[in-house]
Amino acid sequence: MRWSQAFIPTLRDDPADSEAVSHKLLVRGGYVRQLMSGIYSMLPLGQRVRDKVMAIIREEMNAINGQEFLLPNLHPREIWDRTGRTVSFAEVLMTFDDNKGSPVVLSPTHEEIFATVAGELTSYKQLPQMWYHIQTKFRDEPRPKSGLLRVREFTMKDSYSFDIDEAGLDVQFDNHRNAYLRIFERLGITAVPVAASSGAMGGKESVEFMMQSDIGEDSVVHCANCGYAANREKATSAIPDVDDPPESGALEVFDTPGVRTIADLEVFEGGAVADRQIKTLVYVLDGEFALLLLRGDHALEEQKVQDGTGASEVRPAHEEEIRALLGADAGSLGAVGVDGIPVYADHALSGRSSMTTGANENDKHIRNVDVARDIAVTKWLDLRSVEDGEGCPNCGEPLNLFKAIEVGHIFKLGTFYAEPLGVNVLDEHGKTVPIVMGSYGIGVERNMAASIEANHDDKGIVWPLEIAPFAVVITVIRPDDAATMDTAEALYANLWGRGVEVLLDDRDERPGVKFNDAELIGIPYRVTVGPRGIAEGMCEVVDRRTGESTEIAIDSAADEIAGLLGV
RNA sequence: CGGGCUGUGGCGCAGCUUGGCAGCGCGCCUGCUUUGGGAGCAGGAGGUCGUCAGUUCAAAUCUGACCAGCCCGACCA
Repeated sequence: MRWSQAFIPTLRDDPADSEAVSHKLLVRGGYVRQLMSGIYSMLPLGQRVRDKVMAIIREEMNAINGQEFLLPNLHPREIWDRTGRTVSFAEVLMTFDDNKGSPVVLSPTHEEIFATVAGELTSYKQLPQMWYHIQTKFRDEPRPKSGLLRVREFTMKDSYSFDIDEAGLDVQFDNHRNAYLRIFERLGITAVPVAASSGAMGGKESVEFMMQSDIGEDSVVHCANCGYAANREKATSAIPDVDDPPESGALEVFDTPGVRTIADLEVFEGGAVADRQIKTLVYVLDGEFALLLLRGDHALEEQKVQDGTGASEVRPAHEEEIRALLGADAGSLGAVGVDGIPVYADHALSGRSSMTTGANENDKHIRNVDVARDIAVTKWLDLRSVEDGEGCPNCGEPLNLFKAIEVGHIFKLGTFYAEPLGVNVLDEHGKTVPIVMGSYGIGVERNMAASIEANHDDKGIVWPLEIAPFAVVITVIRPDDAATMDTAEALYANLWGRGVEVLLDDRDERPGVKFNDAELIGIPYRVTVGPRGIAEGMCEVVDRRTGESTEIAIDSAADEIAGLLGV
């Protein structure tokens, strides 16, 4: 491609509405343009990279016996009703009626449709199968952000495995885990597999691939010693026990005027330190009230409420609801003597005595609470959010807490979809059994952006060679000089002849403009051809990543560059 | 959905307080000079000032409604 004829609209200034580095560079480098919130056009450079990312994914999927499909994006809503996901995906599901008045959805993912096709599987002899496609997804995210990292229309490779039993699923799951790690390596992304919550996908076990980044939206805990890693939504930790007096005295209500918070009660005369208080939260779980109890110094992890209780809709109760339910305001709540409302308590409260909590009367608290004696706990759950530096649940060493971008997610679905959709086969005993499924997702554009987050410097993008839109840019210093241009053209033709993707910067621009643009868009190798070098029979090759510059003879330039690229 | 901010040429912004010719930098076009790290001079093109309504002799500027975008939170594979 000749740059003079290419549409590469680079910008000198950062766009005003971007924060994330990858967003700024994708826009400035002429890779993408925004059409509306969370919806982007891929410009030619962006499309080239997208293609390469997809090619890598396709290769790795084919290598683990994947068969490529292309499933539709417009689905009858009825099939989503059957798996209950019209409800669990409600907020992000784009749905409307077609012209005949039939309800349809724009697909946010394809479990239902792949499972439907899998209905044609009839015998265990046909299993295992591994199917995938690379397709557009629509998710009406309430808050798109950070350029391509969180959007409403995007491309995802999603694969689905079909097995006769859990053992087969385990094999496919492992295959994917390994394939994903190879993909991320090729994309220049360091991703850690972590245990995660399955959320709205259904199923049991899931593993997310996390790339550490300050702009990430997830929090991950990781143990450098033993390798334990988990999403904070699911992570646990070892924390030291608190010493309580051996026995609680009699319950005692006492006045606490103006005390509304854990911190207030800590400094209040006759109060209690945070880890000897019980924090009582009122939540609404699928429309029903529930009390959540935590140690005073612990924070609630909402996803754990969902996972532990099976509720799909979880929200804090409103002020008025709390007052009507318990007769007091948040800050004076407690579970002592409460019945008729489910009480979910965090494990850290188990066996605790002489605790202090609210009395369900404003300005009053209760001391000497013995959890086992005084509170009717419906169910003990892990509800607590892990904090940085707490002990690893496996080895006890301090945990690291960091922010991360979710670059891939794989799920063991089990029979979550097969059962409601009736996807069964006959097993070797002639018995009808549901197929055991897995699903495995990786976002194409999100990974493009993540790769930039991980591979850039103050001048621009530093693409890994394998996904760069071009491998080489030939920067012609004086395109109006015939000898220079002829030399550049010859090198350009030679490299293309070897299958090297080359961009020829033949624009009538100052050298500085060309160098800066080449660095901004992140081409791995720049070859500078100018009259000064030609006079000595030399040209210059610069490595984008290291900045290292090498003078090479023009006569052997094509060979040397091909050698650098390994072609 | 709650809170904050912003919509003025392709990009970045000023002008709005106090209503009165729509501006600046970059980019773009033409010409000349220049050319190994974002050139100089000269000439030029390009904007229903987010939309609609209102106030006014007069609205980018004041008022209202709406729309869009960004940030924080909620939410989220």
